[in-house]
Amino acid sequence: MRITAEAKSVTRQRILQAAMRLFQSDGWQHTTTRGIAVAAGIATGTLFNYFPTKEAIAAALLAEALDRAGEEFRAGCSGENSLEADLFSLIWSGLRSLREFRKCLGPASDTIFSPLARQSPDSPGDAIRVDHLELVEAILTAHGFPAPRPAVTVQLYWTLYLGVFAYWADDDSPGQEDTLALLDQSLKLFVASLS
Amino acid sequence: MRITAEAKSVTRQRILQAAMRLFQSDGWQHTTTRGIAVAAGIATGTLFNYFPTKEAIAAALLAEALDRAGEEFRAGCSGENSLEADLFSLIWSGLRSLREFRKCLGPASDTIFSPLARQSPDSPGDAIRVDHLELVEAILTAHGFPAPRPAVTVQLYWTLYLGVFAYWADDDSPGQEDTLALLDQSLKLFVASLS
DNA sequence: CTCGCATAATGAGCATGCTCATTTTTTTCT
DNA sequence: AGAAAAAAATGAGCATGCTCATTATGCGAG
Repeated sequence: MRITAEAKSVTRQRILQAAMRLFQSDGWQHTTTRGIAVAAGIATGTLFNYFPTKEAIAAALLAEALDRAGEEFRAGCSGENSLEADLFSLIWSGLRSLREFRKCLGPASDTIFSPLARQSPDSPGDAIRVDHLELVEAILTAHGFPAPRPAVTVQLYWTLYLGVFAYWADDDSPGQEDTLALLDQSLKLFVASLS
Repeated sequence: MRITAEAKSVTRQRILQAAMRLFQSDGWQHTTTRGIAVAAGIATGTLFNYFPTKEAIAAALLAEALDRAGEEFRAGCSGENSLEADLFSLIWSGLRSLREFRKCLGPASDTIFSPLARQSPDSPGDAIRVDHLELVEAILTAHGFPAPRPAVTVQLYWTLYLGVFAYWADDDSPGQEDTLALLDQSLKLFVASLS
């Protein structure tokens, strides 16, 4: 049982690595599930024993990177910054952790994140949203805005976050400075709306 | 040539009507392009002489409805309301005009609207975005916020609009009152951000 | 009326995401 | 170790969005 479990996790990683390589070289649309399977050295059907959909593969890659960024944020969060600064730091480090996917996963992100309001827990990006919102909840609480929070507040935050994310994915300004401006303004608005 | 042109537009309308019926009865995912073609009395291939993609069919339906709502708004816009009220009225009448599609085109809207930031003019929902933003530009100008406007402002508006739209598509509260609350708050924020 | 041409319709066929009955491998039990 | 059971891998095959070479249609010119 242990060997098998290890082997499974190894295969999973091989799939993710192969997918990452192909997404980056061929783009989201041009990468086929058959191609990923071949590159990972498994059969087409086997791929779907590990991930239910093509989107789920991309979502797993994004989730992994965002997870690392989240840990990094938790570690470096000294509790001395303003609410706005904390949110800024969280989001920006998330985007930085995704920079290698910026160009190739734009279209995928639509499908992954897009059910903007939907809570269906079977959507591939659901875990990403939930994890991120949990972090945000914690930050808000730490800055003196205790739960429970109006649903509209959370909704507004997520909308603004997606807007920034989507803009960033296509932002060709040097250093993505346009995204920075949008993020800045979005957070100002959001924080202002809390009062 | 004239008979042909008329026939083409008739066929186009038959396609749209058939698609609307099927989307509403079977939902977006369960409606196939073959099904639409059969219901419209044409061959599969012919369908794609009229619309380049399945999404484009849905987009045409949405655009038609939103267009009607836009005309209605222009007609009833007396110029005596606040900026916030005007925007509210525009958006809400748009949503009302789409109520028959609310349940079935939620998933489609993801794909149609979703390239949030992308300006590629080949996206099916591009015309919808451009038309809507033109109307908004006019309203803003009429209320003393003359163009040119910072890009970030337009971006922010569209993000908030999409957030409201997406929330509405899944809002089961009576009379969609939750959407009303979100719209209200979103517009307050946006208008505040103009100063 | 007929011919030729432009335009539109057609449906077989392709690409690809995904399924599932079958086969292969691994684990467990005696 | 060998048999039975459980788990995993497999790839042929399906569904469906979309393409494209071929066929049909309608129109103006001779």
